[in-house]
Formats: sequence, C-alpha cells, structure tokens
Amino acid sequence: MARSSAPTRRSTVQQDSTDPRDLRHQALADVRRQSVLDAARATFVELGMEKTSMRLIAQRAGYTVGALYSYFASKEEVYGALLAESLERLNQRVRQALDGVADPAQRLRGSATAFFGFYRENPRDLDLGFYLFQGMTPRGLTPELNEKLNARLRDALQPTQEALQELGLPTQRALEEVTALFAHTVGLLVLSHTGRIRMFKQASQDLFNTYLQQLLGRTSAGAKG
Amino acid sequence: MARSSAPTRRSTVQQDSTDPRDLRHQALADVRRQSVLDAARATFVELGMEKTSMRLIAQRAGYTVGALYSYFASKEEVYGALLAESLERLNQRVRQALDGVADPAQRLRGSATAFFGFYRENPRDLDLGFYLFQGMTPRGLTPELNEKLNARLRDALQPTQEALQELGLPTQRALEEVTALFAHTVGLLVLSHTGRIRMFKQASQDLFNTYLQQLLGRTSAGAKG
Amino acid sequence: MARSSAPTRRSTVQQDSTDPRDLRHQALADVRRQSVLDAARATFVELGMEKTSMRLIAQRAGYTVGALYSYFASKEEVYGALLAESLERLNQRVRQALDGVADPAQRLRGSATAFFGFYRENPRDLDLGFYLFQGMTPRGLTPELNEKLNARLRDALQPTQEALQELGLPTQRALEEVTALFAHTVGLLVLSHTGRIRMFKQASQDLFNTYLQQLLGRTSAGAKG
Amino acid sequence: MARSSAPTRRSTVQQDSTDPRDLRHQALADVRRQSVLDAARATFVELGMEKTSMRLIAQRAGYTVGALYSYFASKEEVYGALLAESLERLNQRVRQALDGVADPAQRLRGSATAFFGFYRENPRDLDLGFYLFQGMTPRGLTPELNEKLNARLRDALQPTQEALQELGLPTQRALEEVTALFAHTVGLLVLSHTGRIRMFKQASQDLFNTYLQQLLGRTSAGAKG
DNA sequence: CATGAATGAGAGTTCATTCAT
DNA sequence: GATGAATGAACTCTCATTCAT
Repeated sequence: MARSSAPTRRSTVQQDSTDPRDLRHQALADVRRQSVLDAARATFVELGMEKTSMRLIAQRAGYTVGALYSYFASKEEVYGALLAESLERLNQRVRQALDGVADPAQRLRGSATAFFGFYRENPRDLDLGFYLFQGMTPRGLTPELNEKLNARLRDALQPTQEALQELGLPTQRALEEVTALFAHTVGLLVLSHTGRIRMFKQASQDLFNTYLQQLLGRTSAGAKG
Repeated sequence: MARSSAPTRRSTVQQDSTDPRDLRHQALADVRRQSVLDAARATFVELGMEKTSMRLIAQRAGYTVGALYSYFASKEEVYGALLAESLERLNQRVRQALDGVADPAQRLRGSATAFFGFYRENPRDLDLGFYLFQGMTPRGLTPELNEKLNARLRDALQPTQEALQELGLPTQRALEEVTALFAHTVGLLVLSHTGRIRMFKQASQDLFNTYLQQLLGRTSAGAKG
Repeated sequence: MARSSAPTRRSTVQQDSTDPRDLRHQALADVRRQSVLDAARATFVELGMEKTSMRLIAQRAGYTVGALYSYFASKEEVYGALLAESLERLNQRVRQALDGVADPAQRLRGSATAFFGFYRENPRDLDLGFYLFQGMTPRGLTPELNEKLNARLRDALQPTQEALQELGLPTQRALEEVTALFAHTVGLLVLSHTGRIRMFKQASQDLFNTYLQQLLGRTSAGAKG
Repeated sequence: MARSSAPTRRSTVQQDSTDPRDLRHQALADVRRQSVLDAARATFVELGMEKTSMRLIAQRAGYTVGALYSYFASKEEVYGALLAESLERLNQRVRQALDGVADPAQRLRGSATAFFGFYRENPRDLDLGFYLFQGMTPRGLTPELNEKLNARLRDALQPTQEALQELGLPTQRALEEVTALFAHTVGLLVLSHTGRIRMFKQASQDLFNTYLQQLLGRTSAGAKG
C-alpha cells in the first residue's frame, strides 16, 4: 500500500520493525484508519462528492477533524484510499463470478457482467474514479498510488481478457477487445448514471448484453455457435 | 437563443423592436455577454470546472464580479450557456462533415467521426456536459434549457441514426445502434480524457474506427460488402 | 413638499416659474414620480422592507434604475415619500370618519377608531414609520421632511384631542390622553403585527375598544353616563 | 441553555461527563462563546441591527469570521442567543423588584415598572425582539427556541398577572389587563425609542405611571382606596 | 432627461488545513 | 497521538449608487 506523506504514520504492510509494541500500535492505527474510511465511504455514498467535507467525515467517524490528518495527509488521500478499496471490492466481485466456472464463454460473460454490475449497482464508485482524475492535485495521487490503482483496474479486467484468449483470440486482439469492452461499459454506465438520456435507465443492461453477445460472436465460440 | 432571467437584459428573439437604439443596445449587450462567455470558456478550458470561479471569470473578462450578474443570473447559468454553445459547435461540426456527402455509409462514418472527433479534440466540452448533469441546481438548469440541450444533443446524433436507417436498419434497430454507438463513444472519450489507461491516448481513435467498422458490418452495406 | 437633493428636479408645489413649458415638464415629472411611488408601495406591500430594492422598484415602475434617481435622490428618500403618502391616507381616513358627525363622543370614537383601523388593515404602513427611525441616514430624512411628517401625524391625532376637549378635558389633560391613546394604539398594533402573542391577532380590536371605553369614562361624557 | 447546532460544540446541560478535561474544555468553550456574544451585543448596541455584520462581530471579538461559526451556526443564531440573554436579564430585573415585597399593589407596581424600566433603559433590547419576529429564517429561530423565548417573555409578565389576581381580579380579567398593560408599555417604549414625538422622551415615564395608577384603580385595591 | 452597464464594497457562509496544548 | 479552536482565503451573490452616452 502506498505510504501516506503524513509524518508519523506507519504503512500497513511494510513491517520494518518486530517490536511487539510497534505491531500493536500498527494494528490499532489500521483499525482506526479503516473506521475513518468507512465513515468517508458512507458519507460519500449518501451525500456525493461535493457535499462530503473533512468535518463531516470526522463527525461520522467519531473523530475530531485534526485526527483525520493523522491517518491521511489530505482530503484527496482519503479519496485515493477510498478508490483503492473500491477497486478491491470490484476485484472481489469479479473473482466470485468466476468461482467454479470452467467454460470460457461463461467466464467471459461472468467476469464482464460482474464488472458492469458492480458499477451499475454502486454508481458512487464510478464517481470516485472520475473525481480522482479531474480534481486531484499531485499531492493526493502519488505516482505510486496511481500505478497501484491502475494495476488493480487491470486485474479486474484480466479475467475477461484471459477468457477471450481461451476463446481463441490472440493476445493482441484480446487486449483490444477487452479495452473496447471496458470503454463500452464505462460509456453505458456514465450515461445511465447522469440520466442524460432517459432510455438508458432501463436499457443500459440490454445494451450491455447485446454488446457482450456481439463480442462472443467475434470469438471462436461465436464462430462455432 | 433562450435568455437568462437576469433583470436588465432583453431577449434576442423577443418581438423585435424596430427602434434602432434598442437594436444597437441589444447588439452591444450581446457582444458583452459573449465576451463574458468567452472568458468563462477560456478559464474553464485552462483550469477546469473546480477552479473556475465567478471572480476569475470576471477578472479575465475585464469586468467586476457584480457586472457578471447583469449577464448571467448565476454561476450555473454561465455553464448552461457554455454548454449550449458547445452543443452548437458540435452540431456545426457534424453538419459540416455531412456537407455534400451522399453515400449513406460515408454519411454514417462522417457524422459519427465528427461527433467523436469534436470531443476528442475538446475534452473540456465533455466536462461541461457532465458537470451540468451532476451538480446543477434548478435555478441554473431550468426545464426549458434542459429540454433545449437535450434536443441539441439529439440533433447531433440524428444524422447518424438516419444514415443507419438509409443503410437498411429499421427505426428501432437504428435507435438502439445509435445509442450504443453514443455510449461507446462516450466511454472511449472518458477513458481517453481521464488518462486512466495510458494506451487510450493513442488507441482511442483506432478503437472508435473498429467499432464503426463493426457497426457498418451490421447494416446491409456490411451484409453486401 | 420637501425638495429632493437631486440636481435637476423641481418640487411639486413650489412654483417658481410661470413658463408654461416648465409647468408641463413639472406636471409630467410629477406623474412619473407618482408612478415610481406607486410601484415602490406595491413592491413594499408585497415583499416587505428587506426585499424591496431599487432595482425591483424600477422594474415594476417600468423605469430603468437610473431614472429613479432623477426623481429621488436616494432609496431612503423614496421611503420618506412613501411615508408622507401613507400619512396622507391616514389623515384622509380620519377625516372621513368625522364627516357629518357632531356628537363629541362619537367624534372621539370615530377618529380614534379610524386611526387604529388604518394601521390594523395596512400593517406595512406601520413598518414604514419604524424603518425610517431606525435605519435612516441623515441624507434621506431631512429635518424639513421630518418636521412635515411629524405635523401630519399630529394632524391625524388632532381631531381626537379636540373631541376630548369638547368632552370637557382641559387642553393639557386632553394632550396627555391623546398621547397615551396613541401609545396604546401603537402597542396593540405592533404586538398584533409581529404576532408574538397569538391572542393579539383576535383580541387587539377588543382591547382597543376597551381602552377607548375607559377613556370615554374619564371624560365628562363618562362622568355623566 | 439550549445549544446551537454547530458541529463541534457540546451542550452545557448534556449528561455531564466527569472527565475533568471535558469539563475544562467545555468551560473554555462557554467562555469564548460568551465573549463572542458580548462582542455581538456591544456592536449591536452601538451600531444597531442593520450595520452589525458577522465580520464586525468577529473583529470586535478578536476572532476571524470563520471562528464565529464554531460557536454559532448562523447570524440569526447569534441574535437568538442575544435575545435569550436579554430576556434573562429582563426576568432577573423583574424578580429583583419583587424581592421581599409582600403587598400586592406594591408587587404590581414593582413588576410592571421593572419591565418598563428595563426596556426604557436598554432600548436595543427592544430592537432585538422586533428583529427576530420579522426577519428570522427557520434556521435561526427554531420552534424550540421560539417556544423558549415566548415562555421567558410570559415569565416576565407572570408576576404582574398574579399581583392583579391577588388584588381581586378574576383570572380572565387579570389576563386581559396584563395584556393591555403589555401593549401600553410597548407602545410607550416604541414611541419613546423612535423619538417620533419629542415629548415622549420625558413623558413616557409619567404616562406609564398614570396608566399603572388607573389599572390599580380598576382592582379592589383601587375600589377600596 | 433617460439609459443601463458598471462599480465596489460588503453580505453570509464554507472549508481544507494547521498547531499549541 | 489526539484535540478542536482557529485560520485565512475562498466562495456565490446583492445592492445602492454613479456616469458616459
């Protein structure tokens, strides 16, 4: 996990000390950091980006506003951590969808639909991503964190790409297709979320299914079927 | 063009007084309003949504803050006007792409590519749309303006839908395809814009072309080809 | 009427010129000034003190904001004029109540009740008076206007005092009683208007009648009765 | 005393934590809140309602504007607190006037005169009441605070009513008389305060005494005397 | 005379962040 | 480490008044 820039904090996974007192401190700090994140997520889900302030997060977490800065160096770091968490949940959902499924076509459908479904059901998680790439200062999104987040996003798309390869697409084609699928998914979600075109509210799922079907048709499975 | 509710302004489309003094005043007012809008757009393009304030717009327009409120009743009205303008430019570009083109397949490619190209080259225009559909209060985005903006967006997609119908798709299918195309386009643009996946910066155009090609393949033109 | 301090305006009653062109100008100016006042009164009655701005008055009068300053040197002068008008209407109502009434007790009741009734039915006219004596700068309320307004207020109370004298009270006693009656009236009106004590809304009229009855009892009419 | 809704404050009357650190914090917070209130009152007494702004209060209290909002959620809450304080002082004065006085007639005179005297000597306290009942938004004047303020006002009038009953008036009559007395008092005060009739400055006390004397005359004490 | 655009100061309010305790 | 009061700059918006045309 990326280190925050706050002075006295310890990273969660970097264990540079075996002093048991340090370890206990570390565990406590992690728990508290997590409780702050929980409050932040809840507030954010309820009120959205604009109305979520550090004060409010502190309040709901049962901390003082100053305490937040012991765990996060800035507001944007909070969002960075939220996004990391969000991507973790996304990956978890994708993995669950694949659990015990062997058929490549099913794996393609499962992983892609899990991805789509996750953001469809949790539109705030979509906001999270956009916020970070629009309003974020260098301070909040370090290159390391950025790379880590990118990696987790690729992880979530990886099973889909692999399924495409299992279905006969060469690596490069599979990469292109998964990228296009990703874009299509995001487009549907964004339009559905902003509600710009009323039709989307109901139809985004159908449009997604159709695209997925066409994609399957471009694989050997589709060629055979 | 619909006018704001600010007190001392007169609409351009109202019953035209033939008093030449009125006309000159109106023209002057329009010029000034436009100069404010220009400053707003420039500021917004340079600094983005979040950092663009009325103060800043005023500064760059060479006005005091109070003067802005002679032209726009609120900050959100400024954005409403900016978006309206943006959609106007979008439509213009789409129309130009169709000018003198008779072949339906070419018309499909032309209009869709114009749409995509417009936002690819002017990413802030994309922001504009999203902002309005997330943060806007009733005051800034009146139902009338909202309807107008929706209509202009539909206008920009209309030629693409018509081309699809000319290429043999029934109305319903054409509507679905243009919606899917719209989503795909937006997805590519959003990902390209946020720079989430580095590949997109170069590849979004290719991916768009590929999607367009597949779409053509789903029409009679494609069936024949 | 008090002269405004605006440079090029002419007073309504001061006729320092017999040039017929001046007279016509004067008449026109008076008409316009009156129409501004009408708009001001209407706005003020509808929206109250706080929300009535020069812009709004100008708008409703069909003038530009600059034009208002041709007729009134400041916002407070507008209110001064409104109050003068209000006192005129008050006096008119008091006179009407006395018209054709000879019996002193009836005249007492009539004039006092007219006074009370006027403000009870037109609570904004009460506001007017208070505003001028709280927020007013020297500029708006010149000593001359102040004296004039005071005189008109005394005029409205004069018939009541005279009735008291006709009923046998010596001048000094009559003055005291009319002053006390005035205070009582204002107190009832203010409390009724602010709605602080709910009872007042219904009871202020009863309380007024009771006070009036007691007052009558303190005159020879009361002594006899 | 009821506390404002500002985020980081704690109520004085909440279940008292016995943590001495909490207590000290609370005491400090109360002191600071009080110092803001003192500055607000002073500013208000000196400059009046209209010219008292949050900036000015902050300046005089030696705080920045933002700090004020730690103690009061809005400008109107400041005024609410000021009025509450004012009513407290009023009640205190009324109680003092009754201390050790047994004779009902004396109690009537004492409590009523205390009420009158309080506002006569502190005219800004009168303003306070009027302001709150005219311009206050729901945020500043919550129903609870409103009820509390009303109750304190009734408290201040209660001894007078009780004295009237002790002097032989039935409950209903006593209520009417105290209401009329209240109105008379307010009327005298308002006129004295606005200086509308110059005479009032000197005579309002005499007029009050006279009214009080007449009132006494309408009780059994008066009947006997 | 009238216009109405423009001023300029000021309003209330919010908020991420800091720092003495 | 935690506190939470305080900062200070920023925000949108309002308004009486002025003045070149």
